[in-house]
Amino acid sequence: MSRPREFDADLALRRCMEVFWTKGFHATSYEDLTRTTQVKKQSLYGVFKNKRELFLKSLALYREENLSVLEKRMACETSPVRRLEAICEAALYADDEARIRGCLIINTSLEFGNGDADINREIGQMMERTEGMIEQAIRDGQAEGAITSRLGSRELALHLSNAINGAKMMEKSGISREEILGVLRTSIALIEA
Amino acid sequence: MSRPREFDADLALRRCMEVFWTKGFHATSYEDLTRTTQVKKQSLYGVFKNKRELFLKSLALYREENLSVLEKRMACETSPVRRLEAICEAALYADDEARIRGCLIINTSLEFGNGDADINREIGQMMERTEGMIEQAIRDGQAEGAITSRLGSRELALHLSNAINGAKMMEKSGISREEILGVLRTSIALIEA
DNA sequence: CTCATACTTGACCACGTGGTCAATAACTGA
DNA sequence: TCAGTTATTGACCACGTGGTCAAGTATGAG
Repeated sequence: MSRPREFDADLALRRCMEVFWTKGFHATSYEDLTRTTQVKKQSLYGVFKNKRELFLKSLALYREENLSVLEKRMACETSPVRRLEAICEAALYADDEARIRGCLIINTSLEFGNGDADINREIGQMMERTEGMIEQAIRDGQAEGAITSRLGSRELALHLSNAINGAKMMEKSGISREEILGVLRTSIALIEA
Repeated sequence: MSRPREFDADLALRRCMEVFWTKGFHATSYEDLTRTTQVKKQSLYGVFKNKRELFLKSLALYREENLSVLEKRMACETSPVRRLEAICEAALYADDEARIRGCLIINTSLEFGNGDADINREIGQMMERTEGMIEQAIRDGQAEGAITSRLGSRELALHLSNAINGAKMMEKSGISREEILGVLRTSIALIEA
């Protein structure tokens, strides 16, 4: 019926996501996107209406991939405290290039403030779901007495989630992974019973 | 000897700082700066070489003002734990407009990553000095038994400083001040003896 | 008063931006 | 084969950017 698309839209989206991740939304130009995807502007345009839509799709892709990695990592661990440690370890990237990029969600949250409703929704989803996972692990830990019951599971979850956000920030400033992980381990150690 | 300057350079710098604070470095244009300062581009240029230098000066101004406020607030408090609380309260802005702007240092750190040496130095100074203040309060607290000695003062200081950074991030996303302060109070409660 | 000096002003510039357009090419159902 | 549909391509556009320039102007030292 019509001429078939010559490029893989999913792959192109992934490449775009990586550029946004590295440079941020405003700083990436169409030139950047066309260069790394090898897809001309108008073709990209045909699939994703404009830069903003492309970015929103990138955010969603990042979120889903990140959360699925997180879920897998947690499923491997049996003890609640180990699960919390696994979340912290998964939150921080291992290779240096990724570490300097930091977390796309955090970067975006800072870049946009709370001005953009669609962006906010995307970020909120990511936060809520990770907070939920943390809270579940904490509840389990409290049930078996490994984690303090002096404070409620939600408060403790917010405390840890906040610490992770701080760590994701620090990640970008070139501090070593071990140093940052040490801070997070302290934050975990403080909530153990 | 020569024609005197017609505008107040310090005041202009303060206004520029506020624009950078609100919009970030890249997003503020010369047009923004000339509009809010009422000083023409070339005149601003005469005092501060270019946008970048102006930004560095703005960062330094922000840092000094922030730290001096922090020091004053701490001096009012006698108990170490209260001093920690004061730091947390001072870290979060009270009026809504400032809250949405967040912290200029954090914003800058995220915007630049660790690419720019001068920027890094500026940020590092701010971080180190606040960390130092926190660590001192913690040492005092440990000495009088109000704060746990299970962990070292430096580790605890990093934990709290990291939590404050996370809070400064959250601040921008429109969450209520009380809610964020609650998280920080948890982080303090966890290190009490 | 004169003149060197530094400030002021608005016009100007090359460049990169996100986005648009029209011509062309490839494919398929009829 | 051919007509209809969609993808591709590169030229194009108006605009905003950081930065520069040259002409004019207020000041105070000599």
